[in-house]
Amino acid sequence: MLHIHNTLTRKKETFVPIVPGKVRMYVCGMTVYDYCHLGHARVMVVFDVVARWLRVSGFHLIYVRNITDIDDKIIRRAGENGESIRALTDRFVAAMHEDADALGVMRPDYEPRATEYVGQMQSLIDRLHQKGLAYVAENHDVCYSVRKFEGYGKLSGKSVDELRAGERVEVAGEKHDPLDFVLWKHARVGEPEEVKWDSPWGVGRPGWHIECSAMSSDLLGDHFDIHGGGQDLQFPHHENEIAQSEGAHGHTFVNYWMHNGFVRVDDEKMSKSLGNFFTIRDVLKRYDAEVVRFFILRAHYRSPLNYSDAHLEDARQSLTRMYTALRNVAAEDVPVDWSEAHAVRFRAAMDDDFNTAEAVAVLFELANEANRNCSAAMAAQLKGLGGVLGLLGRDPAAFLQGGVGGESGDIDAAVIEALIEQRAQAKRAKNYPDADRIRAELLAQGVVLEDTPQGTIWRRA
RNA sequence: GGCGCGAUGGCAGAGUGGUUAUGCAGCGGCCUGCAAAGCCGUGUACAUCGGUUCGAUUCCGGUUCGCGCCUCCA
Repeated sequence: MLHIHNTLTRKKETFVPIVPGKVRMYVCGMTVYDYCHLGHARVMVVFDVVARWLRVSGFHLIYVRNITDIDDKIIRRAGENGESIRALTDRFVAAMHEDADALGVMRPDYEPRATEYVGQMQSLIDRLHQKGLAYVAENHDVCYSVRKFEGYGKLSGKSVDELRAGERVEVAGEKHDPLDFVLWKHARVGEPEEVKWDSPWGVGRPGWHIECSAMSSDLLGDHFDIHGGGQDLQFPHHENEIAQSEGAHGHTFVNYWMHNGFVRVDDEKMSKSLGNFFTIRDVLKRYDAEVVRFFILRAHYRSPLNYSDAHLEDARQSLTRMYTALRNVAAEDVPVDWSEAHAVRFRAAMDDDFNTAEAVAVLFELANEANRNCSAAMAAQLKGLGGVLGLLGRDPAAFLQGGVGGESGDIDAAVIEALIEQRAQAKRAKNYPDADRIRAELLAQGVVLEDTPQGTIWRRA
C-alpha cells in the first residue's frame, strides 16, 4: 500500500487514486531561458522515480510536466540575446531534453508549453472574472482577488492576515490587495509582438500561475491525483494554482501535493538568484550522469541535498561497488522476483513515501549477497531493482572503465590493454618488479588492475 | 517579525520506544607472488535541558544552532 507525504496535510497518507488503477500527475517543470541546474535535475529525477514506481505498482499513469515558455525573464533574455522568444525557448527546451536524457529521466507523457494554451488560460480567467474572483485593475491587468477565495493559504500553512503582516514587498498600487496576483498582464510598451495575445481585457499575456491551472485541467481534468514540484513553488505558485482552479471549478483541485527538497551548496539553497548554481551539463563534464542520478536518489526526496565534489566522489565510489558486484557475478536474465526478501523490503521502502534511501540500502545488501554466494539470482535482483530506480542498467565494464572526467580519464583503453599484456609476460617470467612497475604506472594514471583467475581486468579508479 | 523544517558515528544518509541501517573512509584478518576486488570481523552515533515511561536517539515541552518560505526561483 503506497503512502505519500501530502504537503496539504503535512502527513503521510495512504494513496487512493480518484479512479481505481489510474493516476494522473502534474509536475511543474522548467522556465526555459537558461540551462538547467542541479536543482532542476533533482525535480526531474525525483518525479521520474515517482512515475516509474507508480507504473511498477501497476497504476496506469498519465504524467504531465509543463514547460514555461513565456515569462518576464524569457522576454528579457531574448531581448538581450537579440533572438526571438521562440528561438530562445526552443534552444533551451532542447538542452533540457539532453540533460534529462543523460540523467535517465523518461519523458513525461505530455510536456505542454504555456504558449500553446493561452486560449484555455483566457477561458479560465474569464470564468474567474464571471465568478467575481478576478477584477480588472486600473492598469488593465487582470488580478485574482485572493481574499475572495476562502481557504487561501491552506497549502503553505499561511493565513492571509499573516501574509499581510509579513508584507515586505512594495506592490504595484493597482492591485486591490497586496496579495492579489496577476492573471493577465496587459502589454507593456516596447514588448515584442511575439508576446502579445488578444484577449477580452486587451492585448497582453498570461500571468505565470494561470498556465498550470489551465494546462493541468486540459490534460488531466479539474480534479486529479498528484501535483508536484520543488519546495519553493509551494508558495505562492501552488497556492495560487489552488485558488485559480478551485475558484473556477468549485471543487477540490488536487488530492496529493508533493514537494521535493532543495539542492544546497555550502548549506545554502542553490538558486539562480544566489548565483551559486551548477548546471547539469557542467557537472556532467566531471561526473558520470548515473553517479549524479544515484547521488540524488540516495537521499530522501524531501530532505535537503548538499552538493559538493566530495559527496559526488563518495556517490561514485558507492555506485562502483554495485557495478563491481554485477561485474563479479553475472546476473541471470530474469525479471524481478517480487516475492524475494530483498524485493519485499525494497517495495516497502518505496511504498513508504518513495524512500529511495532505504531502497538503495537494500540494493547494497543485494550486492553483498551476490558477491558472497556468487549468486546470479541475487545479481538479477540487484540489476532488476536498480532498474526500477533507473540505475544499474549499463554493462558493468562500461561503467567501471568509462572515463568521465576525473584527473585520469585520458589514457586509451588500447594502451591499457597493451600494458596489461606486457605485465602478464613479466608475471609469467616471475619478473615481479617489472610487473609491479607497470601496475604502478597505470595506477598513477588512474587505472586499477585486478588479477583474477580468468586474467587481469582493469577499471578506472 | 510571521509560518515551517531540521540537528544521527570521520563523511554521507535511513530508521526505530527496548535487538545490525546502508554506503564511503579507517583498522584487523582471509585470499593474493604482492596488490586489487571480494569475503569475515571491527567503531559505547543519535545537539542540549527537562518531562512521560520499567525503558527514549525515537513521544512531549523548553533552549541553542542551522535552513527554508513570506519576492522571481525546482
